[in-house]
Amino acid sequence: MKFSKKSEYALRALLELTAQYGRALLQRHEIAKRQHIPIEFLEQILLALKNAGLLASRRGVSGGYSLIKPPDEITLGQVIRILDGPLAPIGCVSKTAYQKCSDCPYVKKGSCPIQDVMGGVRNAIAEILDNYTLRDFAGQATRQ
Amino acid sequence: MKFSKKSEYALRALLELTAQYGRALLQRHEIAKRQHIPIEFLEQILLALKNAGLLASRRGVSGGYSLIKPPDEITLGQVIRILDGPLAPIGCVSKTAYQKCSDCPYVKKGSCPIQDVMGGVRNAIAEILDNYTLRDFAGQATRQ
DNA sequence: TCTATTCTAAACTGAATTACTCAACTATTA
DNA sequence: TAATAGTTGAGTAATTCAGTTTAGAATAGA
Ligand code: FES
Ligand code: FES
Repeated sequence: MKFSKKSEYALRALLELTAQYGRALLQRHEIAKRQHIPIEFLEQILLALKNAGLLASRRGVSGGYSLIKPPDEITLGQVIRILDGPLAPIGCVSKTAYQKCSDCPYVKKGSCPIQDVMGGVRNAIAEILDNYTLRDFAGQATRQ
Repeated sequence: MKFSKKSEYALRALLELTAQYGRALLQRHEIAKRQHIPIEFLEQILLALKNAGLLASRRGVSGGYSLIKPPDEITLGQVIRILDGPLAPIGCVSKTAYQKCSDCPYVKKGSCPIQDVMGGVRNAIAEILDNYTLRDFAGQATRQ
């Protein structure tokens, strides 16, 4: 039940990009240095965030990355789903990537105790992460 | 952010053992058959639960497993921690297996936004799973 | 006691995932 | 056109996952 390093690094990188929002581009090496993230690894994370539509980038001499949307329109839930997949602790309770249980004997009876409990767990997690934006998140770190 | 098959099978096996609580021993092949769990895999799960003090067993001709404690004294949180380790989504917010973050730049400043949010997530999960007992759990399945 | 039954313990395996690293490439700008 | 910076894809060592195999030890009943 852990989030991957990818998710953690993504959140830390986005903390820097949020602080920089509206200003100049931020380069990967700068993020890597400030957050102690291995630069090549950070790169694939930034790429994933870019491909998911959260970041823009520019190459060449004063290139770098920037947030493409305002920080209060990006939730931690979105970010974590990009890097780690669904938040649900079991496939049959995922709302974004539902998968029915093939071997669960309760699945046929219409009600499964595991599904019930885990549904509650998934909602509790999503409730927090889908309502927490990068602005809330960075607000704690970069309060002026 | 998924629970392993081990945890899922453990919960399903315990559902059977809870229904059987106070009666005769239940054999692994019976559990395996009723819950569609590969028997050899189930075995290591039952062993782990036994070593963790949740089950008793007897070998030989009418041997089998049984719950060693009443179902309302075993929580889903306990079970999942045995098979999957801590519930916390990141080491630095685990109460049962805390590990400090070595590379987080906020760890020195006394307050880390990731730790704050993830602490909330871990509490939300634990709040559900540590207050949900096998009796509650099985009650949904074996209501007479 | 012999034997079938059932749990115990540990090692083993193939596939997948994690956390990175490397190398070659393309775009930008001074 | 040289230096800078992002892009893409492949590679890799270590670990985890989901299970299988094998050999053994306890128990009950004949
Ligand atoms: S239906 Fe998914 S665990 Fe029962
Ligand atoms: S202290 Fe653990 S993530 Fe910052």
